[in-house]
Amino acid sequence: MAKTLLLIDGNSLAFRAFYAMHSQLERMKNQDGLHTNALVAFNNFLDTLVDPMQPDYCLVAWDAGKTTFRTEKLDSYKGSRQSTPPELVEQFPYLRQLVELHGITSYELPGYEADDIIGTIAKAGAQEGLAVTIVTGDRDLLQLVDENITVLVTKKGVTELETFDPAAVIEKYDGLTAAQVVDMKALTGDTADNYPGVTKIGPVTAIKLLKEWQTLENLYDNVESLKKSKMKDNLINDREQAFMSQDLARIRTDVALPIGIADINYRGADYEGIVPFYQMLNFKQQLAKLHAAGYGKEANEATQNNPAIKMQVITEANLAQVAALEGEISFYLETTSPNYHISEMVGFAIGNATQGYFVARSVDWLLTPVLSNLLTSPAIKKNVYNAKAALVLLNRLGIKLVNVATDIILAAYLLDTNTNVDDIDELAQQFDYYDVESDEAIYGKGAKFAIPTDDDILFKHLVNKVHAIDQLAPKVTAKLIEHEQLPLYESIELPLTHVLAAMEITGITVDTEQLRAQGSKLVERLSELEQAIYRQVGEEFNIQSPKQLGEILFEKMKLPVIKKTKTGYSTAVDVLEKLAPEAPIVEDILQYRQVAKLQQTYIEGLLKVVHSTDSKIHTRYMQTLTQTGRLSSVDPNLQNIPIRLEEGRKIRQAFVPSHPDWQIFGADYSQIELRVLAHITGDEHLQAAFKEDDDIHAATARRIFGLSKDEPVDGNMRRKAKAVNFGIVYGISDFGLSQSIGVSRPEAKKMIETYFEQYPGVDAWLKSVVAEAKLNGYVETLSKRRRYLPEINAKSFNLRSFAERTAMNTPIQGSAADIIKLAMINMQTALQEHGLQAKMLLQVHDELIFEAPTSEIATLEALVPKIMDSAVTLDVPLKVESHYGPTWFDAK
DNA sequence: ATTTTCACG
DNA sequence: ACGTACGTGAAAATG
Repeated sequence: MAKTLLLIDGNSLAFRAFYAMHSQLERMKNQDGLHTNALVAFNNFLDTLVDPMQPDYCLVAWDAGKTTFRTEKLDSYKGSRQSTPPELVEQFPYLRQLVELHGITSYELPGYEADDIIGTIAKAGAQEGLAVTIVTGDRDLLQLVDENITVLVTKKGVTELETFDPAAVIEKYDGLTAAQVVDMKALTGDTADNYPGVTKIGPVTAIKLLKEWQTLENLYDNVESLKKSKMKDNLINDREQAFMSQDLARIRTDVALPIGIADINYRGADYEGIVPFYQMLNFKQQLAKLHAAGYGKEANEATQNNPAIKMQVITEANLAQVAALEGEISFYLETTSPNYHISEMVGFAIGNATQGYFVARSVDWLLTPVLSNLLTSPAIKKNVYNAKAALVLLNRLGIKLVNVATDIILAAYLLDTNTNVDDIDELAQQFDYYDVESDEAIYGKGAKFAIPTDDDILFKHLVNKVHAIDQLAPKVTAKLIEHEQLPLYESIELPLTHVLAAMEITGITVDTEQLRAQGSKLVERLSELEQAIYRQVGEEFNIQSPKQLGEILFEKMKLPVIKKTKTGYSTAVDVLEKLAPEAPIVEDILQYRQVAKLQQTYIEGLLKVVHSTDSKIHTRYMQTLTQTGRLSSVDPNLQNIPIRLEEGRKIRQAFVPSHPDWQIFGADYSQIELRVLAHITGDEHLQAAFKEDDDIHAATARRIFGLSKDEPVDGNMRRKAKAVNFGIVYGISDFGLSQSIGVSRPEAKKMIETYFEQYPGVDAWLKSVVAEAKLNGYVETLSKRRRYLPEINAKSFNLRSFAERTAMNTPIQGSAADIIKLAMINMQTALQEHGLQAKMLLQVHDELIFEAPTSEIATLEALVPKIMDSAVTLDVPLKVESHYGPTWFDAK
């Protein structure tokens, strides 16, 4: 194996690091007021990318100062750059220390930029046979790529990188080699570095010219032979500028450096030495990580064996003390896996800081009257981590958990939907609490997972967890109040947890015979299709491998390449549909894909998760996951059971009531997102359409195509208008719309403009919500559900645009989620109050699925829509439709 | 572990 | 000029 050399563009990454965490700028300071955002992100980069790489040699190159040989050639070089923000400048000296502590040499040279240092060492290293990797945020360095030098360019933040080898450069620049990148810059110039290039030549023209003439020199040698054009004149006039730009763009690879490869050994991170540095910077999370790994123990020993935590192992002798717990307690029940319907329970801890904690391995203790009374008592508040898990687990033991006060994960999710943690330790760290070790540290992971046999280790861990819950509960509650989110928590999310737990526990019955019968038909069909495909191709291959399929279609059969993925040819449906007229085999492949999906995901997949004890599927609804406030469903996902195509829809025939002579009953909101849009935008025309119960897509079509009220709307117009309505909800772009309805981009643009003229309230609201996001850094739903959009002010067009679309979509999708959640809570209450046997089983974003005795159907047909459409009062009516039948398939 | 594809709202 | 529709989960292939 060749030795490895890693070269890092310090300034460029420092800038990226600074802006990656720019939204946190004022929050991230140490005790002395030093900003630490770039330091945190840079440290993250070193930890996650450099340390694991373990290069043999490594260097971080920095720019030495403003004046370089380039500024001597062109006064204005980089002249248009705005000056470095002082909040970043103050971090530079510490960035260098950080680099040194990670065992990496820093280097700079007056008169040269970091690029030139990197270029010189890279070439020298490659010469010596090293495998060279360069990391930068600057695409200019791509000119250095060759078979020995790979360049990684930051894509998002500083930890998501895009890899460029020679082939990737050619791909990126549409056929240009890395060596031609300089000449391209010579022709196009660079606005960021402020050098000119040739007038009116952009990347497209530059690439075309260089493909024809290879080099700038060759192009100019032959410039007279070009046919007469404005471009030819520009080339001739700007000849001098072009060569000057080429000179500026070219990274030097021959700088006389006083250091060499031998001076830049990678020494590896000095974890002991880094502890005081992290302490100075107030890097609590990093310190916690180091501590878990065993570094800097002395400093933190006291917190781990916290003498203030009173704990006892439960025995008959101290049950009386357990019984004396009162007021507010915390409870944690540990499992071996996240699927609480089937996981093993390994122990629990209960108590509070003042009265102490009680811990045990055997959950049989929970069945003793003392403990079950505690859990069931309405007089005692319980704080937990993941209330739904606790509800379901205790239900398995026959215990009803009553009076849950604070669920710290649920609250943390409402405070910031980006809180996607699955352990208490990670959650605790987000609230600056570091006295819980990670589950991985205690239990191991993968094949090494094991519950410690040593009571001392397990019990301490469980007590640390329950104490963390106890400590965090008041903190998260205070934050909820600060965000004005207490009503959201208390009146929606926490009651919903109980409803969801009940739905999951009830489960939905599956007719496994029906599934199996469908499965054998599909298997038969699959083998027919497989044979037909092999016959046509003349060889056998794995149809399910996009790689092999791509080779067959685009290399062997030479079909036109419509779209590429980053790893090869795309063989997605939209591509195959375009190819279908060219080769009959494509239709077979599409069929094969469809049938294989049904068989693998829906027949086999579902059969795997049917509980043998009750022939039911018990999904888990993820309540703290989505960025918008929707639920998601896992193990299995019951929110994506096929419906759009008839073949797939049949899967629903296997979902049946749990008793004979019962029915499956479903009710769904009609156009809930567009109704929410009409409400929050206050748009007069959109509201009028809903108040009159118009066909909303037809109404939109009339407006954007300028038809009168009575003129008929043809199907095509309605289809287009429907796409526009979707687009509005998604955060519209002309490109997206043009793709979805197959019109030209200008045409799509015109449609959007007309839409906004016709619905000015929508236009104004979309603008205002983006402005609000830019100002506050977050958007809110009707129920004050909050989503932070840290990239809303990003410099990258892509990231910023994405955040802008999200700002428009989230209040709409999220408010619709708020509404159905309220409806579910009210529904559960109504079913009880009416003494119905009917059970709510599933939620699929805008619909609810029930099972009920046939005798209750008439009641449900009145009750369910009533509850759903009155969950909230909007400026437009909500509309609900219901259906029922002997299976889910028939409830249509 | 990541990528691609495809199922749903 | 940039390169895109919003939100999910699961299966299989592949690195």
